Formats: sequence, C-alpha cells, structure tokens
Amino acid sequence: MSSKTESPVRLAAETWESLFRAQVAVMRRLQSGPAFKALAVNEYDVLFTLSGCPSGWLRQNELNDHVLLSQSSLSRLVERLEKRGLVERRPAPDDGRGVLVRLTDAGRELQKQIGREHVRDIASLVAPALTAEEQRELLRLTDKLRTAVQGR
Amino acid sequence: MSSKTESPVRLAAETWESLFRAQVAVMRRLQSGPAFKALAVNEYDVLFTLSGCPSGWLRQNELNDHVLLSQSSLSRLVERLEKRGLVERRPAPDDGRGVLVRLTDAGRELQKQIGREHVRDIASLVAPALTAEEQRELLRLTDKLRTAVQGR
DNA sequence: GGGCGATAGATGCAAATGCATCTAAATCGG
DNA sequence: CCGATTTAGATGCATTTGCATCTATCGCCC
Repeated sequence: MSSKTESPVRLAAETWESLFRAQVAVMRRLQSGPAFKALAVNEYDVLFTLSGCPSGWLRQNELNDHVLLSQSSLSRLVERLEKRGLVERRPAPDDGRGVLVRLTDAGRELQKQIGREHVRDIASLVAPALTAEEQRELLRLTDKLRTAVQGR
Repeated sequence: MSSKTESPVRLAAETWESLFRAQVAVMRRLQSGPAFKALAVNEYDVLFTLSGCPSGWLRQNELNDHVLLSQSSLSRLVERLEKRGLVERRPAPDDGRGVLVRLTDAGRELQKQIGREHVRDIASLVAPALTAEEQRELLRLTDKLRTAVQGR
C-alpha cells in the first residue's frame, strides 16, 4: 500500500481509481434508498446547489459547473424542474444571453425534506466506516483536490 | 473546518459532499480529454474492470457492482461492446442463468491504449494537487470507505 | 422429487442524455 | 463604431438509460 518505489503517475492513478470506486459504492447505496424516489440524483443536486446560494439566484452556467451534465442536459433538466414548479427562471439583468435560476418555495421545501433523509442515509454509511478524525482528513483532502482541479 | 462542536451526522454529510464534488470536478476534466472520444466513460470502465480480472472471465452481475449503471443498462452496454468486437460473452458453465464476459484481443488492446492516455490525464490533475503523502492517505481513506460500504 | 420464492439476464418503452447546431448577445481588435 | 470571435442558452435528433416486466434457472424447504 505504501511501497516507496511506486511511480508518481501510478500513485495518482490508483488514488483516483480508489476515490472513484468509493464514490460509486456510496452513490449506489444512496440511489437505492427511499430519498430518491421523487427526484433523480442530478435533479436533487441542482436543488441542493441552489439551496446553498446566498442571493438565491444562480446563473445556469454556474450551476453547470457543479453538476456532471452537459449544457444541453442541464438546460432541459432545469426546464423540467420549472414545469414541476420547483424552480423559476428569469433573464439575467446584466447579460442578455444569461438565465438566472432559483428555488421556489415548493422547491426549497422539497429540497429540505429530501435533504434530511439524504443526510441520514449518508451518515449511516460514512460514520461507521471512518472515524471523525478520518472524515475530517478525507474532507480536507478532497476539498484540496477539487479546488486545485477547478482552479485552472 | 475542524470545529469540535460539529455533529457527527453533519460531518459525515460534509465529507460525502466534498468527496462527491471532487469526483465531479475531476471526472469533468477527464471526460473532456481526448482519451474518451472512442469510448464513453462507462464503457471504458467495463473494459478496465475486465482487464483487471485474473481469470479473464467475469460474471455480468459482478461487473454490475463496479459500475454505476442499472442491470438493464449494463446488459445493453455489454451487448454494444460485443457488437463492436471488444468483449465476448458465453453462458456460465455452473449457472444456467448467468453470463460470463471477457475482453477480446481488440478490447484488451483498446483498453490499454486508452488507459495509457487516461492515466496521464489523471496524473496531470492529481499530482499537482496533492503531495505523494496526501495521495497515499486519500487512497487509504477512500479504500476503507468503499470496503465498509460494500461489505454489507 | 415438486412446488416456490429468489436471482440472472433480456426486452418493451418512455424518459433522459449528449452531440451538433442554431440564435442572440457580449467581447475583442481594428 | 463595425465586423469577427466567443459565450449563454435552446433545440432537433440519435443514443443511452432506467423502470417494469418477462423468461429461465437456481436454491430451499416440505
């Protein structure tokens, strides 16, 4: 596991592989839980991201950075959420091309409700697997990785 | 970041959130790279998993545990790979319901070729972000998490 | 051995996704 | 200020995905 002769390239690849597999394993469990009957993961993810936005309104292209979806797919996903009354859209005031999105009250309510279940599910998977100290370290490392990768 | 008063549930949720976002950020970069023109990520993932299988043959349902896809989607994905001559299928000898899958020579070749590019892309993202020590720790933690989550 | 619920995989079908493309608006260079 | 390039978002269309369901086989219990 910590062979000193391992090449840097190989170490990086194995690290990513392990991160990816862990994500798949956890996500598989979360998806099958009851929290995602009403809403697909990507849809919840959009509501969640919007719920954490201070001003409420978020540009659609910024949303796109958080979600693993093509631009066109996100466009349609937001359109669906709008039809279901969970978000609303309006043209960006400072950019005639842009669209702003925010949660409606119903959307915020649904996000909170699903979020609560979701958080419980997560805790029941993560907490028994890693100590609090390990979780903090994992949080730190993944945050560092994400920041470094995004900032370029 | 390390407030001692944080609840265990909240810490677990934030840890997962961070892991997930890091995965999204890295995957977004990898997908847009040249390595995935010939093959979708899920398709490559299947070839990769098969390439690491000692006996060569792998049961389709075991494949399914590694990939974030429904059973039916995997079934069709394997079907497509078979049509492209990258894998072959045969009935499992010890279980009349089962199907065994393995790489063809062409499949192995393509996996290796894409794998090489892929590994370079990964290294160029991960290596500048985390020290070797941090990568080893991240590898350890994600491995521990995956093992704990899968083993139940 | 015979019935019976569970499991592996395939398939019909509707929904979601991505690619290519289109329109409109912003930005850049002169 | 004007044309050229870039960017944001929408849309047509083919592909992929998931859900529900179906068939066949397995394992279990009597």
